[in-house]
Amino acid sequence: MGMRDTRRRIVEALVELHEEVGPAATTITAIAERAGVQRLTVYRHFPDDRALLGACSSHWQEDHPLPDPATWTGIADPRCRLEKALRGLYDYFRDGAPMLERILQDESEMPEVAEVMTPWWGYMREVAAGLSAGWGVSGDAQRLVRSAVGHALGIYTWRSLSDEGLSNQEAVELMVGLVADVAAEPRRVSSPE
Amino acid sequence: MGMRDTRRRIVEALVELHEEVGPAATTITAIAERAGVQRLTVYRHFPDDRALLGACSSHWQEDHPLPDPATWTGIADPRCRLEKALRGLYDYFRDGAPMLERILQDESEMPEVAEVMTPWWGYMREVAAGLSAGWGVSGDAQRLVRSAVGHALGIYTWRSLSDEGLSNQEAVELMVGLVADVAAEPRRVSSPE
DNA sequence: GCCGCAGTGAACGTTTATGTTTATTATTGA
DNA sequence: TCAATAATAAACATAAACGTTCACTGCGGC
Repeated sequence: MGMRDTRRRIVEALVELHEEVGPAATTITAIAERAGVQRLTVYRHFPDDRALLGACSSHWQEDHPLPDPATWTGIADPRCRLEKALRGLYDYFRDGAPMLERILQDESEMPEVAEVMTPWWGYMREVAAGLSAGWGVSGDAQRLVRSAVGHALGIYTWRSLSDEGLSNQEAVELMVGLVADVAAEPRRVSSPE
Repeated sequence: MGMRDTRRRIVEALVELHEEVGPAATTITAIAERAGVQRLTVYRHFPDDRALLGACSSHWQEDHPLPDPATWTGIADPRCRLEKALRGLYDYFRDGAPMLERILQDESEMPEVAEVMTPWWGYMREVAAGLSAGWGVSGDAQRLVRSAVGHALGIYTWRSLSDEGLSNQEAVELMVGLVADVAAEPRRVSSPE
C-alpha cells in the first residue's frame, strides 16, 4: 500500500463524495474517513481546496469525456448536425448527471469550482455557436434559433425531459423539432388555431 | 415595538435569508442578527425549523400568489389555453425565481422543505394535467404532449429560456410551439431535411 | 544496513452554530 | 396600576469541522 495507492484511494473517495453531497458539503474529515486514511494524510496530498478540486476534476473527466465536436461539425445539414450533437451530449449528461448537477449547484458559491468549470462552459458555448449556424435565417429569427439551441444544450433541459419520462432518443427528437420550428417559421405571431 | 412587530421583523429577515442563501444555509444566528433581535427571541417565536419554514412560506406566498387556473380552464382551444397559462406561470416564475430556486435546491436535502412544497407540486401536477388534455391526440402522441407540457411548466425551463435572452412573451411562444408541434405531428421519425 | 519519507495516532486551539439556562429589564393589557 | 409577558444580556455545554503540531512506526530505495 504505497503512496500512489493512498493517493488513488483519496481521490476515489473525493469523487464519490462530490457526486453524493457536492463539493460544498464535502469535508476533509469525510474524505479521510471514506478513504480509510488519517485526516493529516489528506492534507499532505492536497494542501488546499483547489488541489482537491483539480484532482477530482481530472480523474472524473477521464471516465466521462465530453463528446468530440468533430463527430458532427462535418455534417452539412444543420438538422442532422444538431441531432447528432444532441445525441452525444444527452448521453454524456445521462452518465455524468450526478456529478454535473452537484458541481453546477455549488458553482455559484465556490469560486474554485467555477474556475475548474471555465473550460466546460467554453466547450458548451462553442458547441452552441456551431450548432446555431447554417439554418438559413437571420436577424431576429437567428436570435431565436440561438436561444432554442442554447436551451436544448442545457443539462437542466435534459434533466427535465428525462424526468418527464422521455428517452434520450425522444428528448433529442423533441429538441431538434423545437429548433427546426423556430428556424422554419418566417414569423409566427401567436394566433388562435 | 411590541410582540407583533418583533415577529414581523423576524419573518422578514427569515424570508430575506431564504431568498439570499436558501433555507439550508440560513442559521438562527443570522436571522436574529438581521432582525436586530436576540437569538433566544427567535427560538421563542419559532421553536423549530418547521415553524420557521411555515412562517416563511405563508408570508412569501401572500406576496407571490400562484396564478389562478380558473383564468384559463374555461378556454376551449388547447393552444390558447396553454398560452394563457404559461404567460401567468412565467410571470410568477420571474417574480418568484430567487426564492423558488433556493427552495427547490434545498428541497431534496431538507424534508421539512419538501413537506411545505407538497401543495405546490400538487398545483403543478394539476395544471399540467389540465393543459395536456384536449389536443386531439392519443396513445404515444398523448404521452409526448404530456411530456412537452411538463417540460414547459418547469421553472428551470423558464430559467433557461430567460438566460438565453428571451422575454417571457417569446419564451411562451416558443413553448407553445413545441407542444403544438408534438400534438400536430402524426408521427415524425427524424428525417434529414 | 540505515536514512528518509509516508502514514498513524493523538493532541492542540479556533471557529461557528446549536439548544438551554438564568437573571434582569421593558412593555402592555386587563 | 400592577402582574404577566416579551425581550435583553450573558453564560453553558455540545458538536463539527478546521488547520497545525508532535512523536511514533514501518517500509523502501540508495
